Amino acid sequence: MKIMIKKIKGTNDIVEDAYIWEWVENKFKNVAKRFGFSEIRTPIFEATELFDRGVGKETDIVQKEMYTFEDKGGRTITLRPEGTAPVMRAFIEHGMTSKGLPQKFFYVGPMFRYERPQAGRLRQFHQYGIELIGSPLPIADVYTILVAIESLKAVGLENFKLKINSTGCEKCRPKYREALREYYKPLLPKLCDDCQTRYEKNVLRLLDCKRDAEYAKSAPNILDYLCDDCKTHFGELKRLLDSLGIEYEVDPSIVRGLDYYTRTVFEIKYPSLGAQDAIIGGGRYDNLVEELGGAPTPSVGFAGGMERIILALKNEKKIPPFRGVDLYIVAVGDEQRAEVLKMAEKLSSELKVDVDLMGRKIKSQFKNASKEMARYTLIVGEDEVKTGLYTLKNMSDGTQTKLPIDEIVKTVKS
RNA sequence: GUGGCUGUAGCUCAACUGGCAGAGCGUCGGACUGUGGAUCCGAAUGUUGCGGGUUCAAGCCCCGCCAGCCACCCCA
Repeated sequence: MKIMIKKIKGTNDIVEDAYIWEWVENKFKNVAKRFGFSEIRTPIFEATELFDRGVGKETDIVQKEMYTFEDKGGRTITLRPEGTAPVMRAFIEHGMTSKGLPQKFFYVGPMFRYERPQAGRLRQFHQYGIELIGSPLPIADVYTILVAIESLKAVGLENFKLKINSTGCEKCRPKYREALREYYKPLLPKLCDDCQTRYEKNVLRLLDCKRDAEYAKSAPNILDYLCDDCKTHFGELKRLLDSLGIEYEVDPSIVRGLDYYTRTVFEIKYPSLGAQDAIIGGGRYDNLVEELGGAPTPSVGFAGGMERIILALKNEKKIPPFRGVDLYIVAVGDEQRAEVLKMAEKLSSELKVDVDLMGRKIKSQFKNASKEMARYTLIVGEDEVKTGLYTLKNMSDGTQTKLPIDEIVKTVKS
């Protein structure tokens, strides 16, 4: 026996669930299209520099989670760890500003992060998301949040919670950072090791440490430090959400781990998933395009985790049952095999069909049809070939009728 | 990257204080030679995750590795 080759840690083969993925993806794509977004497909690898600059050198993603390698031409390549930076790179590269703003894109595809896998967290995982490029207005934030929520509703998900926050802009954030530093300074000796380094590297993250959550409660609130423009923006965002009847909770502790966020950040959580309970994350990134070498282009977007959403759907038992082929064509004897093939060729233009390819006897063909969840079987025997009247059997109630070939499609489709 | 738990047939799991690797489900076939999802009968399938060690003897004990789960970290 040859040595077994197994899948790479943190990757998954999607087999029985493939139809669920197809179903979920189609729902999402349709929602995005209904809100005027069009698809963009970017490469799954990019120049490493894109993520260094886009996502931020100080982030965990860039510091320890990227799949980076050198290709044969000596270029430094990274498998994309997230979808926004590549979309913005494409936006700039194709001079899309000249096509008029805003530009609205959606995407679905694999992302890669080198992390310790666990339920709801993989090294190759899949995200769908949208980017609304070019509008600085709160209405764009709300539109984005609306699409996020509609996408979850479209697959029937219910028990999720929207949390929003504002992280301010380059004007107000430094003041807030300073205030946080001051607040935490005397507490520093009591903080956990991670928080010691966070204090130096990124004070904002002290807020979502679970061990030192106590201190975070009475820490200064970002919302008290927002500049007038950010305050107005956040107020308008809330007002619009209210007018749409979208429920939310303002949670000053959500500080997204990507450096490019400005002002609005939001998260949709599905609490019963356990530690990995964020199913959608997003926000505004007003400086990213500029950071990547384009003209200032304020934008907003979100990304949702396919694996996590499917876990949530399984939890709510909201997944439609598997549908097999419409018609399984049964050969009564080996003499009818050729006829069955001909029927399959003809009927497959209108219906999903299947036939036995294992030389099974009639009884086993029925068993097989049943196992594959075929809705109907079509029996092709000596009589049928002679008379041109085929026996159509409804597999859910067992009833049979004799029909000429052109009636079969009609009956099965009805 | 850190800590804890786990790994036996395709799946779920048995196998005493080390002593011949088993069951159910599923698969395939038959009972029923033109009819499935019920029942009964039969059959096939394992280097016990991988590699080493201790022992007369290891699925079980020890070490290393790999993988999965859980928590941390972080995030979708």
